[in-house]
Amino acid sequence: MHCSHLLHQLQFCARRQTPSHGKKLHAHILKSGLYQCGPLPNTLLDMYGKCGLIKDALQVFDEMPHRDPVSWATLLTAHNQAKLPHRTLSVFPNMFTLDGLQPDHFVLASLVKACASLGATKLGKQVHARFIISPFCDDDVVKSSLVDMYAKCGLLDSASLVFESIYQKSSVSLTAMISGYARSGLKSEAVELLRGMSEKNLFSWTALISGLVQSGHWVDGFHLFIEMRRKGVDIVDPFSLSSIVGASANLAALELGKQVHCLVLALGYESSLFVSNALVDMYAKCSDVLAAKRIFDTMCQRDIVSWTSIIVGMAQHGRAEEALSLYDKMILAGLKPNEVTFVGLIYACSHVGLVSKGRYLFKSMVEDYGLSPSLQHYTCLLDLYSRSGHLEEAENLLKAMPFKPDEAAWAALLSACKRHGNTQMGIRVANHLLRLEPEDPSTYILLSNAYAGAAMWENVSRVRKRITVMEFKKEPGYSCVDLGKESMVFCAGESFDPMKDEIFGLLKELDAEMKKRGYVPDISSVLHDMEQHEKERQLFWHSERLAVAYGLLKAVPGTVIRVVKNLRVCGDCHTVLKHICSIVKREIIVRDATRFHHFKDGRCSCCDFW
DNA sequence: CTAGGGTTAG
Repeated sequence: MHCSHLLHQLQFCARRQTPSHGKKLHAHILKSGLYQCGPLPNTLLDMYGKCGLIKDALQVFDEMPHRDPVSWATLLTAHNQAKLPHRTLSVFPNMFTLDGLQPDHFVLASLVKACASLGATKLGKQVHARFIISPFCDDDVVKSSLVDMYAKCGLLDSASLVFESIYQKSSVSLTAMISGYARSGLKSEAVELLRGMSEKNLFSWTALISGLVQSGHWVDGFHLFIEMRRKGVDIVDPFSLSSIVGASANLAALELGKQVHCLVLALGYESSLFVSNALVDMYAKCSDVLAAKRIFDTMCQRDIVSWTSIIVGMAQHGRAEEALSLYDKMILAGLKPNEVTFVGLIYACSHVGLVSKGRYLFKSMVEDYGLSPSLQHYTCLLDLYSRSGHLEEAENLLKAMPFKPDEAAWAALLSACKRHGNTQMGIRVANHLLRLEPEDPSTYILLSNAYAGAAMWENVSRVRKRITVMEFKKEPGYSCVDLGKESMVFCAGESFDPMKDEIFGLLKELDAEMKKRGYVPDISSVLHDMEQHEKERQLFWHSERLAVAYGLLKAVPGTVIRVVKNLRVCGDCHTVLKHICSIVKREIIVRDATRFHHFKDGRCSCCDFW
């Protein structure tokens, strides 16, 4: 075989990622003595790198007779490709110490890319400085990678400065800049750049859509996705689809999510790991956790994200046993859990009060898997101790943990003190909390109730003064009920809805039946200072009740009522919904700001902890 | 012969 023919064969293997054929070629090259032939060693190195065989790549590199800057660039790219950016940066200095070579623009671009994926701002700036004083300082490819690096590090000003210096703005540099703007939430800047592109491609559209979705502009992401479809852009890879599935998950819009799922099937991407992982998460977040499980079960390959998604989904829906048994299956399948998996697991334990299991998992995370717990892990564990009445252990953990506990952590303990009747600790915790100058109005309700319980009236009035200020800051509550073809949003308070009278009538009727069953309104969560009956009136018009009533009036009989609320469900509404589900014999699912509530047969999946 | 941009879980 000829040298140039072998070269083409190797390049083909690299593109197709078929290392088995590549290895045969390698053997052939060694046998035929063509190893010294021009670019063959570098191409061989590149083939192993592109096929993800970093060890073989390193071996070829070490045994190379002559190494030139191309060899080094190829080796560094191989490390980037293998997701070892740290190694890229640590191997680089050997280029002069071993071979006395200076980096060229190919090497510089690889270094910048490594800095970008590590978020290494300081090193990135050093590489930038090297680039400026190098003979390649006009190279647009390196500049594109610098734009991307600065954008990923959150330094948008630096990114756009480099971007402006690019003479011929290629679609790659434009895409890097669009992605940077979109991810930082600079919507109009990102959209304008795309609009100005003469040849928009799938990459640039995807950069914009996924960036908007990542920065929380889910509806805008959808509009642009629809526009991209209308423009007839061929969706030849799964990237934009996984983003848009994620957008439906965050919008908690089940019907929309189902439509996106249909599109995924129509375009033939159901076997893409990224897409099916996103679908599992979407169904769980859209309150249909059984559909999430069905997707999970039918996946032909599963990675740690798939397992974690379903574990977290089960945990959020109060299905702790299923979450924990899925974890056992995951370990049997040979997967290694990560930080996110443990958040889901400890969260699952706190739902059902599995204290020793939670404590064991926390320990196992550190000792068996070498992971370091974050504030979130401590908060979950704290929540578990508090809810289950292990107040001393909770307070000790709060003091001993290596993070400064935040408002939510203290508030969780305070509400547990109230629930378990520990007034003394309650006061201690309340004093800590008050010094933090809380931001959340519901924290003040907790504080006020704690001080009132201990008859500390001076403190009560101090807290109530702050509440008056808070009232203006409080985000208005709203709930959305999903009826399949339509959905309806309700705000708290008396509405001007055309169905108002019917909704009022139904709620009044249900109220009478509930009172017969022993329901007494719990007004302790009403912020405003007013008379008892006025407070009860306020509760009566909470948005989740209006949404549920509307659902009962309009939804197909026997179907599940699905409601999404922006704030947390208050204690009284929680009691009311438990009554309603058993009176009307319907399942009601409410997704609130923190978790899911499945109301069925007079009970809730959250076990009344939320 | 070698380099740059877009996807999933808390």
